[in-house]
Amino acid sequence: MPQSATNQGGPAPAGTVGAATAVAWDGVADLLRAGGLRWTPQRRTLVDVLKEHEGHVTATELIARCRELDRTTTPSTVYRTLDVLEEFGLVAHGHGPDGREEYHVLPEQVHGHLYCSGCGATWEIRPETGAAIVDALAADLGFSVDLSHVTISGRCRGCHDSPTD
Amino acid sequence: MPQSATNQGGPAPAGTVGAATAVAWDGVADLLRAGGLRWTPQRRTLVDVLKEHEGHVTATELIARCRELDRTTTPSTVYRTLDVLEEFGLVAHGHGPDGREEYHVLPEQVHGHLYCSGCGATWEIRPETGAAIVDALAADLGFSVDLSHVTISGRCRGCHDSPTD
DNA sequence: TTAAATGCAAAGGGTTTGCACCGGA
DNA sequence: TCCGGTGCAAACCCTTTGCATTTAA
Repeated sequence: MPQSATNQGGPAPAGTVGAATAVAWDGVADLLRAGGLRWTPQRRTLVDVLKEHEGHVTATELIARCRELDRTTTPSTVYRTLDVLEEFGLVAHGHGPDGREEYHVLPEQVHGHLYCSGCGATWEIRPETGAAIVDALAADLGFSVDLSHVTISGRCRGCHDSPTD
Repeated sequence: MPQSATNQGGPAPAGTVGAATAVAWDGVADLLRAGGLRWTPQRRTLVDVLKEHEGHVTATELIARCRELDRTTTPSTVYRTLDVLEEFGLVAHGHGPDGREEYHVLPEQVHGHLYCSGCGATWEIRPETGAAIVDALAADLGFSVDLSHVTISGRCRGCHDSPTD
């Protein structure tokens, strides 16, 4: 678990993860190796599959696709590799409408905004959260959300208890 | 399974479900009976628990809480009762950040809108979908979304393939 | 009385983990 | 050589289902 490439707490990942996104999939092998990890045939297969799914996919779909390319693919390896890729910011996982694990490939830095009607402040919607919104609406009416145009109003944590409406 | 109180296909449930929401929990017993269903001690226990959670809860939490009030509570009964309540629009289920079943108590009829930048049409965001958005943002920054003020732009299913942007 | 509801227990599906062996670097 | 990865299988968690029994209406 290379903590160097992990970003959990902060609002918006930028430097490290951004660089990884820049080299996209072409540099995955080197990226992993740079972190002391290894580039294996199984991981290559998964990345090949991920290349095909620029949007979002369920773990089950990924496993099935991998099996088409390599019949010896096992679920555990896929899940473990996805964990690794997630630590490098190459995928992000959430949950679809049916509750299954859903992975977002190469999460874009495009994000929506939150506007607090209490204090007027704005926040960025984190990629994973934005993806959840996109998914919810895609499942609803097959609607393709333009995340960059999304601004949702409401009340931030701080203003939540003070109804200065 | 009383189809009379179920609304699945249409855009926005109104009459039937709205009436149910109006009487809130006070009329659940009669509401069920009116549908040919029965009011049992187990259902009463669950409703008592639901009264405490005006927001959203996981099925597991509900089961645990029910057990505190009635040690003989069994998961299957809770799940089945939740299904029934959902048919009456008293709860709506989705999935939380961890992928577990999450139930939204007394889902409001307040809803957001979708705007298609392709054809200019608008749609209502269904309650369950809106709930998913609310949850996602609550999990993100503890942000309380004002669904009635939400309008998300993007492309509807029909305009999805014709990039007239 | 009668059909709905319960409780139990077992099945089910997706995800995770332990452990011995394999194989990149 | 060495430590990370893999594969297998069993474990897990939550949720669903079948069936005999109970019970609300």
